[in-house]
Amino acid sequence: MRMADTSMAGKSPGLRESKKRRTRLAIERAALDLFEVQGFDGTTIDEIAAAADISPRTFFHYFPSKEDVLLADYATRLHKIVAALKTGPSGLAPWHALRGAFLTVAADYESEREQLLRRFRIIQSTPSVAARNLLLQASWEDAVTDAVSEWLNVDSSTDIRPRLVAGAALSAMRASLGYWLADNGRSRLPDHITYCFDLVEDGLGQIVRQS
Amino acid sequence: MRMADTSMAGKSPGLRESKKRRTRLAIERAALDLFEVQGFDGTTIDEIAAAADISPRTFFHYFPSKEDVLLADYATRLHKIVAALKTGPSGLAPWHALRGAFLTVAADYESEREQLLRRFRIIQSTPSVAARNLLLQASWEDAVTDAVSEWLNVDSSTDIRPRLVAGAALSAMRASLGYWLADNGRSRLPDHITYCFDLVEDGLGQIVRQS
DNA sequence: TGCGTATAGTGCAAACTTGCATTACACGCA
DNA sequence: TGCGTGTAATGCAAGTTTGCACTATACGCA
Repeated sequence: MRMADTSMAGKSPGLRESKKRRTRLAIERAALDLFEVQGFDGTTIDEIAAAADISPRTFFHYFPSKEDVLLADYATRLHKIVAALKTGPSGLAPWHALRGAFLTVAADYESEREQLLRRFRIIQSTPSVAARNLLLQASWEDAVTDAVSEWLNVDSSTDIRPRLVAGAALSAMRASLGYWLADNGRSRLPDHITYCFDLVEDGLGQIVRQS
Repeated sequence: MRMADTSMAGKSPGLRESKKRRTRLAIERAALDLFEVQGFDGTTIDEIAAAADISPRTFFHYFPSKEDVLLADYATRLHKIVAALKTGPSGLAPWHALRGAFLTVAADYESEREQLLRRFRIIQSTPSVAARNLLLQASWEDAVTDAVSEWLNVDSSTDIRPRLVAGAALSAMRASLGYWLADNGRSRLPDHITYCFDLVEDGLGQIVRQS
């Protein structure tokens, strides 16, 4: 039977796909709500499952862990960075291309500031979530390392530099994000990013040399 | 009430203390052996506890998790870095002091190369251990950030630079370590450290500017 | 030597996580 | 419309991790 094709986002919905999508959103919504009320550790999988109307076992078909409910959407931004790197104007110096890619992501962050701040507060205050977050960032570093190696046309397994560049870029991103979060988003994230990237490009300025 | 510390550091064992030390070593030895034979995930707490002659519950009085058996001793090196930073000749530029501190740790690494290589192989190939490792490194970064702030006489909550410096230093350390591990320790770790630190000091050299 | 206390060790239960087996169901096709 | 197939959902069990309560014991002191 031809289901009412609600002609959503330009693709074939498919009952199965739309159900999955709805279930995923239900889990995310239920979990976030419970986290804010009861805290992350005070919320059990069973409660989330009940609120999302699924079995506890099914939860793990959608998210590898309780932590990932907070980080999954955040993780998809990696693709944006890598995409921004691949499609970026190749006339740029690698470091400036990286800065551009991270500024793109930063713009996203600012546009969803409230959403992200709420999540980040939980992430930062819960060690297990912080750990998972770091694991994600490590995969970011791997991806950026690959992109930089490709750009420089070197092999990252025999040349240490691509990973160092990626690590420095990620450090700049982390430091900027931490600073931005510390003042609850009163400052502008892109400004921090630009500042940090330029500082690294300048060999960390006089900071490094001052005694 | 303080215990009667008889002059020598670690001399007067005390039955209780020596028992604890012996138990801890027994756990570590048993776990490492089992990991090498059966793999990390293939080894259960029950097996480790049986081999170390303790109850499974007691295991967690010595190590917060199975992962930490591999990382605990590795974690104490943080103190060496911070100590090297505090006691380092204050005439040096901060960045060179950092390089010196990391070179000290690198020397330790090389002197126990075989031991560490075996552990690192497990760490790198087991995601849960890698995650715990990253969490440890984050605490390293915090400690280094504090040390640098103190050095520069700035407040790391209002000045973004100490964290950026710490992040860059840790990135240099990570990249060097990864490279050193990749060739099974054929190269010299301190050389990589020096190279990376100098490269950062030079604003990542032409890598950053090349297109 | 014997006693009170602090701490190590243990058992138990709840929650998280995952592999395996089974069931329910959406999809494509005749 | 009905059927076979593949995927989602579920139940179950083992293992990890942690808080709580209880026991055993090493320690310091009289």
